[in-house]
Amino acid sequence: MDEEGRRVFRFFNEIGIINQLAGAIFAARLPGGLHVSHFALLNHLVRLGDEKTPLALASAFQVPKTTMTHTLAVLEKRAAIRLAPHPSDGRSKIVFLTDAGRKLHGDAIASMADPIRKITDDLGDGTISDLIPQLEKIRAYLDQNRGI
Amino acid sequence: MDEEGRRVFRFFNEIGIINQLAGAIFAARLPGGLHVSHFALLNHLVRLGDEKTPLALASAFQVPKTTMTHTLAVLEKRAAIRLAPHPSDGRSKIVFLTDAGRKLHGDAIASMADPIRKITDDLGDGTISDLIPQLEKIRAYLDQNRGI
DNA sequence: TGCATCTAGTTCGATATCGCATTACTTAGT
DNA sequence: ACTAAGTAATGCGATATCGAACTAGATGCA
Repeated sequence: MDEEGRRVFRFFNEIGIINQLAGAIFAARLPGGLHVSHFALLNHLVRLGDEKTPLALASAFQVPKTTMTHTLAVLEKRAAIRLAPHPSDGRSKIVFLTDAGRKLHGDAIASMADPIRKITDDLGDGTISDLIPQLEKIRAYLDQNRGI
Repeated sequence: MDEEGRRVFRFFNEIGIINQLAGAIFAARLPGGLHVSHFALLNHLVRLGDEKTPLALASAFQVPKTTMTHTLAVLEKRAAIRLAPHPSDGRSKIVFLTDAGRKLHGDAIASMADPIRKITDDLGDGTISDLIPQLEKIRAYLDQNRGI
């Protein structure tokens, strides 16, 4: 691996550590024993719309179908989502957000406001948000090159 | 949450997605059923030196002691590390890398060379590595503010 | 020294993740 | 229409993660 290769490797290493540290911060504040993966799914449904199939969600999160089955089962048990039969494909289902699910998502967002504010205050505006465009580019590239 | 807060939140979201996508790419290539967490530990020991205590490693990775106990047990079973009693503290242990462990790490690194090269080629030098300094700064901040 | 307190690591039980195989349904080809 | 191949979801078993409780050894203080 050449010099630039080692830097790229280092980049993913930093990404992993930041993800771990940030995950620990947020996980500790999520309401009602909500797991990060559960929140991530709620967030996806709120931001990008519900009425998705389980397989589409598994693909979006790059997790096996079985993992998504499990996550959906947990959120359904908490009444945060509702699973309805797919109207035109008897094998499939459609995931709907419930009002309780939207509220749970709102509560989770609110619970993160404090640490987010502190991070913003400490690091200064822009330190973090200036990086978003490049990260989006990298994320989009990786997303479009999954079999890599 | 204000505008900058939402951007910071978005940043961590992008970090999480990139981590997930990159993790999937690397996990698929790790030799001998090696798990990402196992590789991460080997990488830490190779890069920053072995002869650490389990607790120090758990702290470095921000994982519970129990998780580290498990990870170390797996790597010890594979003879990638060796656990010796701590010379001055009877409660503790010292983790040593074995030759097999160093080789396993080398094999893992080699297995990632191809995707790393493709990513570098496709995105162009600097697209990724230019971000490292800022990410280091953010990582260091989060590392020093764990109880946040 | 003696004892209360603290600390490193493990055990145990619960949940999350994931690969493999199965079931139910759809689609394609004849 | 019938059958083969493909696809969506699930059941099951194995491993990873993690919190609570426990054990053994270290430390602080009278």
